[in-house]
Parts: sequence; C-alpha cells; structure tokens
Amino acid sequence: MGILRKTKSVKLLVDEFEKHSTAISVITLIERLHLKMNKTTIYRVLDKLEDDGFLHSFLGKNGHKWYAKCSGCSSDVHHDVHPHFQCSDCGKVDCLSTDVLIPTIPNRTVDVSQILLQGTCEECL
Amino acid sequence: MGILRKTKSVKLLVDEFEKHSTAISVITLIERLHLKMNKTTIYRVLDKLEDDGFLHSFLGKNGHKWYAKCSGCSSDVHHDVHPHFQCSDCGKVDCLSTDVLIPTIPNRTVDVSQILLQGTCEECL
DNA sequence: CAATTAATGCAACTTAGTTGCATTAATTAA
DNA sequence: TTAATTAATGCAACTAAGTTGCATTAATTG
Repeated sequence: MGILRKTKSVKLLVDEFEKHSTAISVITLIERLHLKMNKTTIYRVLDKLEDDGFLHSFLGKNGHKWYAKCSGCSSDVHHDVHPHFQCSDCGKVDCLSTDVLIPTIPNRTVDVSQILLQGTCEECL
Repeated sequence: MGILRKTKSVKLLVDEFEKHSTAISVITLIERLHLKMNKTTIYRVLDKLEDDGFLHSFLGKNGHKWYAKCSGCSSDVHHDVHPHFQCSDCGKVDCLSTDVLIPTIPNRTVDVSQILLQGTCEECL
C-alpha cells in the first residue's frame, strides 16, 4: 500500500528527489532531514513512494540503500532494470539509460538484474 | 597482507569452499562454524583469503557479503567481474561464467562492475 | 626448544534498518 | 465548520552485520 495522505513528510521527501536528479542514499536523506522528520518516517515514506512507483531503490557499493526517481515506472509496471553508476571519487550515483544486455542463462530464469558500475564520473575525470 | 600461517581456522574456512562449489554468505559461515571459531576470526580470515586471490567477494540481494572461490584469479590480477546468480527460491548463489558485456558509458570510465541476477535456479524450476 | 609475532577470542562497540505503541494530524462525513 | 476516523508520525528500544582494541594463544623460525 502506497501513499494515502499528502503529509509534510511526504512533501519534504518528494522535494528532495524533484530538486536533485541523482540518486540519494537513505543515509544522506537522514542527514539532511533528521531535524525535520524522524528516520523511521523516512524509511516508511520511501517504502511507500516506491510502492507507488514514484521511486525505485537499489543497493550502493557498501550494500546501503539508495533511491532514485523513476522515469517511466508505474506501481503496476516496476521493472527498473537499468544499471546504476557510482563514482568511486565523489560517491555520486546516477541511473544510466544505457541498456545492458543480459544473456539468457542456461537452465535458469532471470527476473531481476542488479547492475552497479563503478568508476569515475564526468566531473571527477 | 594475506595469509601467513596455516592455522586451524584457515583450514576450516578453506575446506568449506573446497567442498561446496557455490558461493557462501558470511552469515552462513558464521552459523556453520561459530562453535569452532569466533566470528571476528571468520571475517578476518575471509578478508585475507580474498587478498590472496583465493576467494572473491560480492554483495547478495540484501547487501550482505558473500564469498566464492576464485577461478583464474591471483592476488595480482583480481578482476572478478563475472556476474552472480541468486535463486529467489532457495537463496543459493552461483558464479556465472557467462560474460555480460558492459557498454562504454559516455563521459565516464568504468573500473568495476557488480552484476547480480535473480531468478529461479535449475533445481527450483 | 625457546623466542618471535601472527592469529585468535572476547567483549564492547558502531550503525543501518526494524518494531510496537502511544500520540498527532490529514481526511471524510455530518 | 466541526467531530470522528484512522493514516501517519515520533520515540525508544531493539536486531543484526560488521568492526575495534587488547590480552592471550599458537604457528613458525633459528
């Protein structure tokens, strides 16, 4: 079940993703917003925004959770299998529109693919 | 710095990877071996075995650490960029020999790629 | 076999993420 | 507009993966 009420917390979090185009880690969101809302609320609202298809989540290089605004995702069709790119230098993460072709694996079905590329971003080069 | 001494702990851990061909999560190793060795030792020995190029590590679907025996890795050349497959049903993880082609990303350099495919394995199909 | 020091065990700690419950506030119907 | 309903929040306590410091143990070397 997603967002039902447009609360102050929901607006604050949605704002963060509207004004930044990059992905944001939960840790960063807690740092930024902990004076305005409780971390439990942050976790819960993010979860619901993902249910709604407004955000998608993935794990960064340390296994910590990141969220980014979905483009072309609804709550029904939620197949965000695009790769993510994390800069080893500045830590910034972007969604890549570049498609990575997943070959068919013998004797297995593949439903989800998680691809995290690490390297150096444009600004850090 | 890798392994210097062939201790009981090192042998126990190496044994686990010799007798299983699949990847093993640290959590599982602690469950299996906690009566025979301390979890701190498990973390430390795994770390050293990775330094030595005997094991490589990656993150499973929950962001927890997994290790698997390297094939064709040395302590010098440690570019294990092969994808891993985790069965959503039984949780088992395998290294895939199938290559996934990483396209060149405009304005970025890619050093490391982490690819985790999830689906159903042969036994669970 | 003694000396050296790498490796281990243990306890305490750090931190991301979760849970239960009492309170607050967004929404809805009157 | 107001009262009733209940979703959303805050808070404190908790869970669990992984780390750190330090005293002790045991593998190796001469």
